[in-house]
Amino acid sequence: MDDQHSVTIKDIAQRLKLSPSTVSRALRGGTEIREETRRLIQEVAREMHYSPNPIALSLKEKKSKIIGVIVPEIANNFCSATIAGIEEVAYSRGYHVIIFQSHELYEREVTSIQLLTSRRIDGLILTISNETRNYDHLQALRGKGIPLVMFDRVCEEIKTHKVVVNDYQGAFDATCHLIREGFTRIAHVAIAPYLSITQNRLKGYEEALRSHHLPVKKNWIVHCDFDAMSIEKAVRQLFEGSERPDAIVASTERLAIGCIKVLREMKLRIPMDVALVGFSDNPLNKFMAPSLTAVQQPTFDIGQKSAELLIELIESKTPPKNYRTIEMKTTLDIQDSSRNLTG
Amino acid sequence: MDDQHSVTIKDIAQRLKLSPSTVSRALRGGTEIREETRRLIQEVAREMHYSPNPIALSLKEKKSKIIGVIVPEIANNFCSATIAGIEEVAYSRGYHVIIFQSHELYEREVTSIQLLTSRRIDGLILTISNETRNYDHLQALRGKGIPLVMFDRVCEEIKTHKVVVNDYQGAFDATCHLIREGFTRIAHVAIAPYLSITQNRLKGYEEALRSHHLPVKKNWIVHCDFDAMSIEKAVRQLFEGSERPDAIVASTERLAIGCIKVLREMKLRIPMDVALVGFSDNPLNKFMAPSLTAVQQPTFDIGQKSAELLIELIESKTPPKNYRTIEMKTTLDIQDSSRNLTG
DNA sequence: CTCGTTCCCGGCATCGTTTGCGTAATATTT
DNA sequence: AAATATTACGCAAACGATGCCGGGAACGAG
Repeated sequence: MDDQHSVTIKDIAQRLKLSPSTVSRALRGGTEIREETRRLIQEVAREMHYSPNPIALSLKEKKSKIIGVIVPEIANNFCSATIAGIEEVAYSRGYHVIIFQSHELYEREVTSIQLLTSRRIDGLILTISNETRNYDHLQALRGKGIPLVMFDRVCEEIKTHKVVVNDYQGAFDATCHLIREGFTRIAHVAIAPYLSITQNRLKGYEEALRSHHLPVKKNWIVHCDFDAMSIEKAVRQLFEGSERPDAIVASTERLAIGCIKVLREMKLRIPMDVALVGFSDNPLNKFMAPSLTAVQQPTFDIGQKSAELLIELIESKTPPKNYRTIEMKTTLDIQDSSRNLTG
Repeated sequence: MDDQHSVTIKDIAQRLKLSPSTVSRALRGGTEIREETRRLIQEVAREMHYSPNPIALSLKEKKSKIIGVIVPEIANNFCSATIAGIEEVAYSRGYHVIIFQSHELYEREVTSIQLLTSRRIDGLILTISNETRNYDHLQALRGKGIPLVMFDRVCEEIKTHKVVVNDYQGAFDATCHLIREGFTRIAHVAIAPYLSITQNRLKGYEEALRSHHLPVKKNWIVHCDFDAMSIEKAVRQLFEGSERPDAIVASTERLAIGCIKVLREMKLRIPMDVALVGFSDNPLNKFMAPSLTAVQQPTFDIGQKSAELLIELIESKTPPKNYRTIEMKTTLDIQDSSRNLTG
């Protein structure tokens, strides 16, 4: 119905019988302009509901003012909370955010990055997929000079700013807590072994055992993917041996939920038969049956910090001397799933 | 470090000593070109890793290939699942998605729309905030000819495609279920009274009572915002009268969770003292204490359908004869929170 | 040999905005 | 009053890509 034609700088110029350049200067705060003319132009601009065309700006400035974010799944509490943090900072600094989901697939991660770069985004924030072992696509990004910030699942090979939590300490604390509660046969269910967070959490778990003179048993450490089948297989495997664990440290929220599901099916009660600690910030944790003890991460802050670092990279003229890795603190939220009720 | 200079059509032209127009024709499949030249150009383009600049395209075509989405909170299961559906369809059709959060604030909704339109998005998908009672900002959007699709919380006043669920039936089914379980004093906790979903769910609740010859008591119907204070006040209010409800139908997931929280504080057991049914698709429902009976909505499908409708609007030359309202089916997932254990 | 046709390709304008440069008009200096 | 300095604006190019138009070359027909 309507013209669909938004008012441009030329429309203003024409109406005032001025040149587009003059209008531009009046609006952009340039100096070579009479104060009277400027006010006139500004007034007319407001009256005509002028708003600058960001696409034209992008073309000229070679800046899209858009940052990309790649996460495994948006419908995941950790991811969406992080994104909320990213968005807050981004919007306050005039950036918009385009989100991609890798669905934990390496292929999707690669194609997402291709799409994102072809979109001429100014920078990228990502946490790699569960499958990702090759970082050529990220290296290519760095090669093209596109600012990058990694969070959560990061990797040594890529030199850039990173935002992580103290995964080691989180797992260490969780395991120590279980030990203090009196559990001694503590298993660990983790995701892909080559991921940074997996390794760090595993180290924390192992170190906690060692520091309490408990043995680290290889068959009490299992890795799995995120599908139900894989989790079920991994958990059942833990209880196949002669010596069954009496507690589990689950490396992520979805794994913790998966454990609950499988343990229920196996008619094992939590925490009476098996205690459980997860990594999770879900506000529903305390309403679960049993309420879930979890290592909590400052998700919103992680997102905020990531966005701040990225925008800093984008807007600095020169590449930074050295890249930083921000490590945030986790807290252990103790609920019922890890209590020793027999004591 | 690098040039940051992505290869353009001119670079190819220069290297081949051809004109940009020829290169463009070769790449865009125009006809006025020799097949030999085309292959040569395509080969060189591939070799030089050429990818068209979408910003330049946008400027010329007046299409950004970006659609905006406004939801109350991304860190909300319903919203993020819907967004997942939107993204799937959008990306498969070559669109990118920019997300805004209204945080249930009318002001934020208005400014988000301003930002979005100044971004020259091709269309918008939104569900209004809990506060929104004035639709001028949406009307303005329609006035500008920007395609719009509403979902979940829609409104009569705006003529456009809409995607909703059968809120009436969902609430009706939920209430009937409670009645069948033997509950007779059923209360309803809802969000803002002027929202479409509130009204429809309320009607379903009331009609279920009436059809079973149960009285509709006004003081068993409470409305509240999403903050903890407001929910607590509303729920406590229900139990102040002489006749206390024995069941609650909560109009949204967050309200259901809020009810659980307050009921716990009040030392009321679910479902023994008060039964509860919510509207929720959270996969954690069945792991909660008690597991939560809920009206489930096909969130992913809602997102998909919304995106399909929007893209249809965007890509059709002429405005449609009539706008459609797609109504999807809800299903009642019966868990423990609504079971009558005394029977 | 000339004219017309067809085939390929280049020139130019365009999208909306910014910016360096040129310049006319005004202001300042001597 | 003349020379210079300053002001305030217009012109044109550029960002990357597209598409209309026009033109040169090759060719066939008369």
